[in-house]
Parts: sequence; C-alpha cells; structure tokens
Amino acid sequence: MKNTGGVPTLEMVAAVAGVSRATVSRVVNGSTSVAPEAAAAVHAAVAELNYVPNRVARSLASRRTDVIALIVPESTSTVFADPFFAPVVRGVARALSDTDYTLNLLIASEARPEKTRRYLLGGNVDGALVVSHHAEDHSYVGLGDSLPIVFGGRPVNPELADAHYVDVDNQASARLATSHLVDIGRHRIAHIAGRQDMPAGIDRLTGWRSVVTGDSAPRPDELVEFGDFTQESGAVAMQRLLDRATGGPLAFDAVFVANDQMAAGAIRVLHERGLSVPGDVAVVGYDDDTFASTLTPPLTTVHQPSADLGARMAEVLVARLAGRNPPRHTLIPTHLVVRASA
Amino acid sequence: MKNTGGVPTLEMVAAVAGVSRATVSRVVNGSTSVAPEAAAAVHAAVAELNYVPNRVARSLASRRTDVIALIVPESTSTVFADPFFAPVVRGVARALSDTDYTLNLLIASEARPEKTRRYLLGGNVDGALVVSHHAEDHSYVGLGDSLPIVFGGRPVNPELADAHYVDVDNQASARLATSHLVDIGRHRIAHIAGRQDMPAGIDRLTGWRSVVTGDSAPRPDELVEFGDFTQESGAVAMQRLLDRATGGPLAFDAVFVANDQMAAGAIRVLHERGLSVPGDVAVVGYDDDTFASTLTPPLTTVHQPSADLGARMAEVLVARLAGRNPPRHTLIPTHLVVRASA
DNA sequence: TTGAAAGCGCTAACAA
DNA sequence: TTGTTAGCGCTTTCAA
Repeated sequence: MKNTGGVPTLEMVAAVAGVSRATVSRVVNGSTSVAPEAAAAVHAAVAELNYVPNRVARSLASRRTDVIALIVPESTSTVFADPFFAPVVRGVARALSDTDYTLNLLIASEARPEKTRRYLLGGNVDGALVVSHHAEDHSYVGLGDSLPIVFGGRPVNPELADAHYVDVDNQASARLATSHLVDIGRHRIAHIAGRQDMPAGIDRLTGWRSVVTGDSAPRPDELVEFGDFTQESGAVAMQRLLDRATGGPLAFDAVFVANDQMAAGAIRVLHERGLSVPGDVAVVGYDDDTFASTLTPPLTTVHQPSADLGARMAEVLVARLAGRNPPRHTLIPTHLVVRASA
Repeated sequence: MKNTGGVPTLEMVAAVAGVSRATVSRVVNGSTSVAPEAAAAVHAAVAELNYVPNRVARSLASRRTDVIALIVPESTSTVFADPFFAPVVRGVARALSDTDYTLNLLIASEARPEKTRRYLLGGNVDGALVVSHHAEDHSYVGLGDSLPIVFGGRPVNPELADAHYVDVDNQASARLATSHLVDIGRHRIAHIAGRQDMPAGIDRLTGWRSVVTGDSAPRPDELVEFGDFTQESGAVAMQRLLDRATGGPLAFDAVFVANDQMAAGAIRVLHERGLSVPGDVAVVGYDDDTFASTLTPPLTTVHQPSADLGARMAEVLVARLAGRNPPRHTLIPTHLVVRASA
C-alpha cells in the first residue's frame, strides 16, 4: 500500500530533487553537511510539491513528539473559575508559538490521577507544565525523574523541593503593596490573608508582616484575619477585623488584602458599616483582576503577571528540552497599579 | 536497533500472551473476532507488563491522530484579554476528557495565516475547533473541505455559510433581556449596541429591536448608540444617549447594553450625571462577567454559557469524526441573572 | 479466528 | 558529503 498522489512525502521530494531520502531529511532538518547544490535542489522540490513534513512519522522515528503538555487540575477548571488561569495559558501558547512545540492542554482528573500519569509517561509528550494550586496534590511526585516538568507556582510539597518552578515573587509583591500604604501615610495596616496551604497565601502574609513589624515572626495581637480567597470570606474577615474595635476607635486605617476577590468583599462590608474607602480605610488588593477597575472605588492592587508566568514556564521547559540548564527557580517581579482605593 | 527493556511494546505483549502482534492489536482495539481465551491471555499480559499503546505509532499506521486543535486568533489572546475565552477552553477540555481525543491549543498568528493552515493540513490533527470573532478573517475558507471544522460563534463570512457552528442564541437572549425590562414596567427602553461586524453585536441589536418596535426594521429615531464592547465605549454611548434629551426629560427609563463591559461604563456615567440605577434608569447587561456581581448596583445580565459552548463544539466535532451527522447549527439557550440593576 | 507480512513517513547509524 | 539500510511501534490487508 504505497502512498500515491495526495500529500507529498519525503520520498517524493527525493525523487524530484534527484537525491536520497536521507539527504532530503538532512536539508529539511537544517543539517550543515549538505552540498549547496543538493540543498538547492531539495528546496526547489519542496516548494514545487508544497511538501510539509509529517510530524507523526518524525516523532515515531526520532522518539520526540514536539509536544508539551500543560496540566491543569480539574478543580481549577471547574469549581474555581480561576481568572488566573486563562492568561497563563495564553502566555504559554504565545511563548510556544515561536518554537516548534505544540501545546497539549490536559485537564487532570483528580478522581483518577493515574490516567494523567500514564498519558505523560506514555511517550505522548516531551515535557510538562503543571499549574499547581494544591498543597495536597502528590500526583507529580517522582514524575519529574522520567519527564522534564516545570511548575507554575512553587510546589509546597517538600518532595518537590528541588523541582523547577516559575513563580511570582509574592513576598516582594506584598511588601510593595504594604509599603505603598506606608508611603501614603497610613500607620495601622491590617491584613486579610488567604489560604495558608498555598504559597500565595503564606508568602503574601509574610511580606505584609515584614513591613509592618519589621521581622517575620507572628505576634499574638497582630491585625490579621484569614480568608480562603473567596469574596464572601473577605467580607467575613473584614467584619471580624472591625469587630475587634467594638466601642473604641477603629484599630486600623488601611488593609492589604491577599486577593481582589476578598478585597471586593471587604470593601462591601466597609461601605455597609458606613466607612469610606480610602478615607477611613485605604485598601490594596492583589491580582489586578478584570473587575478591579470597576469596583467603587477602583481598586489599587498588585498586578499579577500571569501571562508572563506562563511564558516563562514555557521558556524554562524549552530550555531544559534543548539541553540547556536554566535556573531551577525563576521569580517574576510585579508592579502596583495605583487606582483610587489607596 | 531493537527495543529492549524500557517501555513495553505490543510485540512484547504478544510474546508473553503467546499470540501474534495482530491479535494483540485486535484485543487492544476491541475487535470482536478474537477467541475469548486469546483475549484473556492478552489482557493478562497487558496487565502484567503494564502496557500502554504508543499513540504516535498508532497514528502513523492508522493515519489518525486523536488530536483536536482549538484555534484561537492571536488578537483574542493578546489585545482582548477576552474573559469569554477561558470558559470555552475549559468546556472543550472537559468534553474531550471523556474521549480519547487530546486537545491542541493553537494560537493562530494573524500575521502569517499559512502557518496555521499548513499545520492543520499537515496531518497533525483530525479536526479543528475555531473560536472566531472576526468578520474579516478569511483564513479558514476552504479549509473545511479537507478537515472537519466546527466554529464557535456563527461565522459572518458568507463563504462559510454552510459551516458547522455552535452559537449562543443571541437574538433570543436579547429578547429575554429586553422583555425583562418590559416586565418590570419600563416603557422607553434604549440599547447600547456592540460592534456591528460581529454576529454578537448584530443579533443582540436585532433581538432588542424586535421587542421594542415589534418588527426588525430600524427606525431613524430609535434609541440606539453604538460601542465596540469596551468599557470606555459604553460610557461614551451613554453620554450620547443622555445628550439626546438636553433640557427635556429623560428619553428613556431603561437600557439594554450589549455586554457587561459597556454596561459598567454606562452605569458609571449615569452615576456621574446624578442618575440612579435602577431608579431612573434600569440596566441589563450581557455576558455575566465575573465582575457583574461586584458592580454598584450588582448587574442584572444575561448569563453567557461559554463553557457549554465549548463543550458543545467539542461534541459536535467528535460526532462528525465518528461519522455521525450532527446538525450543522447548534444554538445554546441562555438565562437571565436578575440582580439589582433591573 | 488467526498470523504473516507489508507498510505508515521519517530518522539515524553506518559505510562508502 | 552522500546513499543504504534498518528500524520506530502499530495497523491492516490477505491468505490460511
């Protein structure tokens, strides 16, 4: 069953160019050791036939796939309609569009992690990008030995301690936000912290603390309440913060909130209690979500460079696949978007 | 260079099971014409060796790839940080996770459309999903003859008239929104329309008009202003709408805005002019963006079932690939989310 | 129902 | 620098 007509093959190119298939292969793959005239003949034949190499055949022979998987935990994609996710994908896709790699988006079913594992180990991809949000997820432990993996966000799992990852510098960002509040003259700066089982929650708390107290040790009376990154939890946290000062004067004149969702909830409660923003309480959020500018007042917040994160993840993985040795940890800087809330 | 050790191959399974490679292949692919005992032996061998078929080899031999491409125009992924996009991808990925297909995310460079074209025609994918936003884009004309394609959103290009597409029923949705305004007792209902080079903009205008005027013919004095789906354009449109009644009483008591971004801008202007929402003007948006509930007042809006759209696109394409004959056009219903703005 | 054998289109020693 | 020649791991006639 020979290929006749239809899609041109390397063999047909060889015939037209009057050289062997091996030579065509060399030319197509940019090998140097080919006579100029032979190369020219091949190029002409390629153009004439409109030849496009078949990636599948190439993969089978070369044992490379030119495919990179981007793995997203199912919970991120369903329960959390996480606004962080889309820009990451875009960043990855954009970075990859300059290369020969193709992006495979994989929703990892947490119900049966072996499916993902087997897929990754089944020779379908050259490497993987994991957007990890969950501390508890152990699915990828050990996988890194067989397949190059780059994590988005520092994995908290200690067994993954030496993994490659790209992360936003959450601590520095939190310091940036808190310092801004100091700069505009606020003296009692509270914090609404996020989940403490994720680096984002932990590091932002630490960053805030280092500016407020000068060191990183927690104090029993510090102005912190904890939420879980949802808007409702931000509202509840603000209520608790306000309730600390029942009767007396307000204990704080500013608050750094670990994400914009919670900040939205906090501002709502502030308004309900008749307090003005930023008059009574200045508010700085984190993420620069799309809705941040539509809040009343527009929210001052730390811009989350999600697309950059995705792009850097891709670059690091590509570098590893190319045999280069990129740094294990890449931290991406952020900047503050100053609007009206602080 | 024979494969020794490492990943188990079909040949190794055949050896262990004591049958030929062809029989193993039949069992693995669920062929019926295999003796029960032979099948059992194969299954045992598969389990023992922890065999996973190599998709690349399978593709080469079968000329199928089990890959579906999701193509996103570059402009969507960069300029517009389109919140519509992420749920679509999620919907597609989720629908595909129940199948053997794998998702290939492709950013289509608009600068050189041949790259995408060649990729699609290069035997890399079995079919493609195109999230099309742009009327001007002719890249995919003719492609549908060589490769099954399903569009997300009705292509406005007339040459694509007989293409398969899945779309939200924009007209019905606009009628839903406008009728709601009628139901709450509003009589003069204005419209801030979106870009008229996209079906979403056109159809929402038509839907509004059919409720307001009873037919679909535009009238010279109708209460419409046009925006381009950005927040700023919504603000400008509202200003123009308000300026129509300089001196006199307000010409309208409600407005249906073609998307939430523009609605946010419109509400801002309303507030700036000292008008209350919904007291003076009731507002209904479209999309149910994440920020819709954080606006002041929380926005009543048409929920855009983007994830469903993605899922249905995938289902239709899979159906086509399976040789079934799904309807060319699929319209997805929407529902209204009633909050405080109307 | 089964196995033998010929590919699928390409890469990669190896020898020339 | 070039061509020859084995494969890569699987599917799929074809004949038995």
